[in-house]
Amino acid sequence: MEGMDQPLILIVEDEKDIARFIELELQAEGYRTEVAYDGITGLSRFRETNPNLVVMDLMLPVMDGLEVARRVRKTSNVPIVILTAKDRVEDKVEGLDAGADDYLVKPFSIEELLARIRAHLRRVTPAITGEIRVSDLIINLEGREVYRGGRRIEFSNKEFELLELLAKSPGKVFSRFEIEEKVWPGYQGGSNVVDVYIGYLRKKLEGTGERRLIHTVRGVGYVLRED
Amino acid sequence: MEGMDQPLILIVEDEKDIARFIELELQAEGYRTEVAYDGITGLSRFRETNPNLVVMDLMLPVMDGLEVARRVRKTSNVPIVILTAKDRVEDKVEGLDAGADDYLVKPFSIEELLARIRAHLRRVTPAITGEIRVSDLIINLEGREVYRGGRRIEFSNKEFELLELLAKSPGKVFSRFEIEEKVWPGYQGGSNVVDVYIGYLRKKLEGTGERRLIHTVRGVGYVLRED
DNA sequence: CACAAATCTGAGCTATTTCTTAGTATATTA
DNA sequence: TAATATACTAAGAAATAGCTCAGATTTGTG
Repeated sequence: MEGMDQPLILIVEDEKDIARFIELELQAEGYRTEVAYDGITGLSRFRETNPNLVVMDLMLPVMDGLEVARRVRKTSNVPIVILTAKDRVEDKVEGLDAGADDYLVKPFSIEELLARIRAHLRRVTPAITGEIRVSDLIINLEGREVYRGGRRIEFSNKEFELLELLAKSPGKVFSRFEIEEKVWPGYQGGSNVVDVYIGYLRKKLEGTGERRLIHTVRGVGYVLRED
Repeated sequence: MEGMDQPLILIVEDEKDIARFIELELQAEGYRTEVAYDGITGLSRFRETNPNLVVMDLMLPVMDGLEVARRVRKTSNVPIVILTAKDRVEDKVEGLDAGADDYLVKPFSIEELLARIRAHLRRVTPAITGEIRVSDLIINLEGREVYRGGRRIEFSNKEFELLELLAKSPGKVFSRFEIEEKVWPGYQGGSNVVDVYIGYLRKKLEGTGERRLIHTVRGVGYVLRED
């Protein structure tokens, strides 16, 4: 399973100087990169590495960029940015209709390329709907996914419900009683389930040395806050 | 719910001649259109009509185009294409980072605009292509054909309906109840049909050692996501 | 009708989750 | 500092959810 950390970008470009230049710029932005100097190799690299985005020249040795774009599109909807010297409108239309998402004419500004790449990647990364964010914690309610600092964390159902409760009101101190009522409805009491589950959450959320997220308020209860 | 028929495109442009020109061209392509001549009205129209794509000028009366883009982005990830006379690289970067997906400089070619709109819509509305793509899974809704990584897979009727439901909202976790309601309407419950059919789908989709597509969310239900 | 495919049921098995208990650690305060 | 209250952790028992299989039933087709 790739790319929970930084997005991987495949560069397919036969002019080595340009390829190297783009690669260094992308790496400076924190992306991981993969380079190919002809169409066939580009297609193989694509299949091997399953990148998050492709930057590609049109005029490539061995296999034409348009053909590569079409073949990639057969099995994937990865964003494809075409980068070329061909500046006629018909070329642009042809490139876009072949499955490309963007078309930049050389000489291009690297800043613009980077901005366009950001825009495309923004679209691909997880849905922005129904998300809770507190500090570096991201909770996707629809998908029941939790990330902390890019690291994906799995939670059981009860764990997730408890975390959701705390995260929906960050900064609010919840008493054990309040938590029992909401997460364990109909609960008779008599044990320290809440404490135990807070422990489970902490182990998963802060287990790898991250800053504390769930704080104990002695004599009262617990809060989730970035602090 | 929008767009059962043709995609709706919102045009926000204060130069009425240009607005009219774009509108006619888009209509000629079969799109439905909606026009606003200033930023505030654009934002209201957006909220009222929930379009599939927005074409917007940057320099608008009452509210700046960038501001409109940012506000739209707060609640939606509709594609936004910016159309403007500002051609400096910094302007492009600013526009894209404000949430726009594309940036065309006036005077632009209408053919290019149309091609770019096609490219963006292809990504957003399966209705227009009748195709759903998730990871290397391709579902042709009209032909009821499914491919995974180029391999054609046959599904029975019920299997296909279940897959279609999951694939139309990739990343969303469906509860068994939700699935029963939609795929087995009028079902009385009492058995584990859903589990069994998920099993059938998995066998066909992942039977040859491919990466998992349908994930179990214990205590909740199932999700389709590339992961 | 006969046959095949598709649909659905229920039970057994397994792994995970949930919850309790009891002992340990930490904080508070007399 | 000692005594006490409060919070944390580990370990295991019980409950539950999910998977798979075999077979029963229904539907469709020549």
